[in-house]
Amino acid sequence: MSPNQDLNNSINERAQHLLKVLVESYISDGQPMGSRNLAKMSELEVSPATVRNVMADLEDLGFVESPHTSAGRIPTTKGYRLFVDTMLTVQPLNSDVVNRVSKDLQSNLSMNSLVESASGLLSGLTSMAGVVTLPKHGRVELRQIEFLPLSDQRVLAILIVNQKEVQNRIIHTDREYTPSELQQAANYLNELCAGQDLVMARQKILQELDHVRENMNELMRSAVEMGEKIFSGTDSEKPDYVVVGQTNLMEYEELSDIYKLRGLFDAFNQKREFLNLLDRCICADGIQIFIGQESGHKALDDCSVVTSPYTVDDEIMGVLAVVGPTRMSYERVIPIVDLTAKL
Amino acid sequence: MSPNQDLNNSINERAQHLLKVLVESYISDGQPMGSRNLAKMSELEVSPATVRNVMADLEDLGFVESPHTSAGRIPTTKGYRLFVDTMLTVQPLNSDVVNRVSKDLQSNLSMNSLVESASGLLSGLTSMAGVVTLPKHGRVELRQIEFLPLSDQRVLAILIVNQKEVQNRIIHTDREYTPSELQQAANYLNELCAGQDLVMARQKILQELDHVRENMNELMRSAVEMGEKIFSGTDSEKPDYVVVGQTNLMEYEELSDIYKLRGLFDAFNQKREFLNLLDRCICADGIQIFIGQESGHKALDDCSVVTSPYTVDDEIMGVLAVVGPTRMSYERVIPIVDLTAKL
DNA sequence: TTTAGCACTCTCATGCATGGAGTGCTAAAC
DNA sequence: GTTTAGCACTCCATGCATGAGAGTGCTAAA
Repeated sequence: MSPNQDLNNSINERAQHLLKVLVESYISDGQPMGSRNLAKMSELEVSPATVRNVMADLEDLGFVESPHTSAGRIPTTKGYRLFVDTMLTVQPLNSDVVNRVSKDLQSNLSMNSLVESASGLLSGLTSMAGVVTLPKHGRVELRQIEFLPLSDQRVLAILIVNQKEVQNRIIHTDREYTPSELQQAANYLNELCAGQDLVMARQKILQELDHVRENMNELMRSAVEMGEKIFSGTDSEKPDYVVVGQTNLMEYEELSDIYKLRGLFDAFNQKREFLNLLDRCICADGIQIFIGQESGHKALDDCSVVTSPYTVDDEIMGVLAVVGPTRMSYERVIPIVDLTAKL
Repeated sequence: MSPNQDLNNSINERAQHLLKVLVESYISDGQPMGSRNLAKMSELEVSPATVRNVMADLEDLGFVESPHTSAGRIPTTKGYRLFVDTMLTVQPLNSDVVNRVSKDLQSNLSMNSLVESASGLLSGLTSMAGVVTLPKHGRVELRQIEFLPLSDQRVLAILIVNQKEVQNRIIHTDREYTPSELQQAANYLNELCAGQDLVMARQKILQELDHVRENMNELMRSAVEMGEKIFSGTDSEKPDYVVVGQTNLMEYEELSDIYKLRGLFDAFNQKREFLNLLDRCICADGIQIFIGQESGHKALDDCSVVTSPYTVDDEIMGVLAVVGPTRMSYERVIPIVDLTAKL
């Protein structure tokens, strides 16, 4: 019983090794691999016939399949999964790459350009598509609010949120205000709302509007009204993620079907499905990998997605991802995603 | 001599009519057209043989060509050009469309979303790619500059330029400044630079920095230094245009070659070439049409581009364009571009 | 000037034969 | 019991010939 424990459903060491060689070969050239070649490449001293037997077993277990009767084997989703989970030998990163990444990322000041260049890096280094979600504004804390008078009864409102970020809104008022009036209004609103979430702040303002409609002085009323105007447009704009290098995906034969490609690109543009997927990864601890249909989205059936959340100041801010064909070089992609996420 | 004036290099009415029918047919189904069909469709009472003679003439003149010996004729660039210039019967727009466009465009407040939805409209209505350039900041006039203190020796600089627009920059300073210090610095810079072009303002500041290094008080020096920091990053960010509906282009057979498509998409992404083309249109008066190679850019060889500048408050702000295959339905696209530009 | 007729050309789809690559199975060897 | 060699079989890609279809160009007649 001891030597054939592999007959049940686990697979023995030799079979694993063969699967590993098969996957690696298929990743590098995209061709199904026959028993003869595999026997040679594996550096096990076995004959092609033996390999055939092993492959037949692996096929029964669902790790490999053949595109047609006499065309070697290719890994299935399940095969990739096993490969990724148990026999991946992650390549250490070239130090040039590390330097380049850290240099590129450190030179960015604003959040937006940081996300942009991270996405560009992922795409550039992997020759696939790089995706980075913008920081989630789940909890947008208002720190400060300022007004600047413009001409024509317009006032520029400046919101400083979450320590760093700045948002501008231009609002139209019913009359011109002097700088000092605006200063007072700002003080009032700051007192009312500072340190709160934007949504909360808005509610508070609406309350206030109801509450003191009659018995407040005119200036305060103006202030509250302005506040209302400012916050009403709050959650309309959601630029959610940045994709760079979509066109790289056109290079891969398995995606060169124009319809698949179109589906994929449309998915990127519409964002909904894809965002859904990425959202699910934000709570995951480290790198996550979706192979083929595992993602559950049709457009991604022939793709794999490698994702990792990233943090700023120890707080999870968003997710970055690389999208490529299922036969991407996982051992190369994974450390790249990992590194970029850490910086 | 009178009846055969067409023998030289002009073409007579019948030939024009045949060309028109040919182009229209080719636009609608993309198939080369043979003499037999053309004779029937033209509703001229002539035989296929006669049509053949005419086509031979047109081919000599370079208006049509055949893909191969026995495969009907298709229009050349020159043929499209003649068609567009002299025999286009522009379709009046369905009033539903007009309503939709004006409604969609009027509901936008910010410039950015306006551009976005215009681009979306173009793409949606034509089933091709819609492109709209963002307003040119050729002359960026600084109106006002304000500082807000943040924590950690950081200061938020707010530039108000060109009446409406607001730009933020965060700068790091060598020490903390009090609000009133910042106020003074702002006043000083405003006095120095207000009303000037950003580039000019920067030069002025550099001058000032040299000029009064020793004999100015510490606050002024700080102010000038901050100014320098602000303006040094001035022209780095250029979001130049918005493309919507790239993926629509995948539907057209003549572009379905993956390499052409890739070239096209890359051209959109890199923006350089394409922006070049659009820039040339901004001074043109009305609609301009580039057919095939006329654009002078390789990626666009199999495409036509219909462009029109648009104005806001009687000032030319940018260009909008539709990009599609050369056999696009010009009579439909042209009025759509025209209308959108006018609104 | 226009037309009919005919020979010719080119493409495209189809069928057919061939060789290569690879498998599954069986029986023999270890 | 495991591994191996051998063999028949399947599938695919390729090359080649073939015929149909579409369309042209040319010539001679109307």
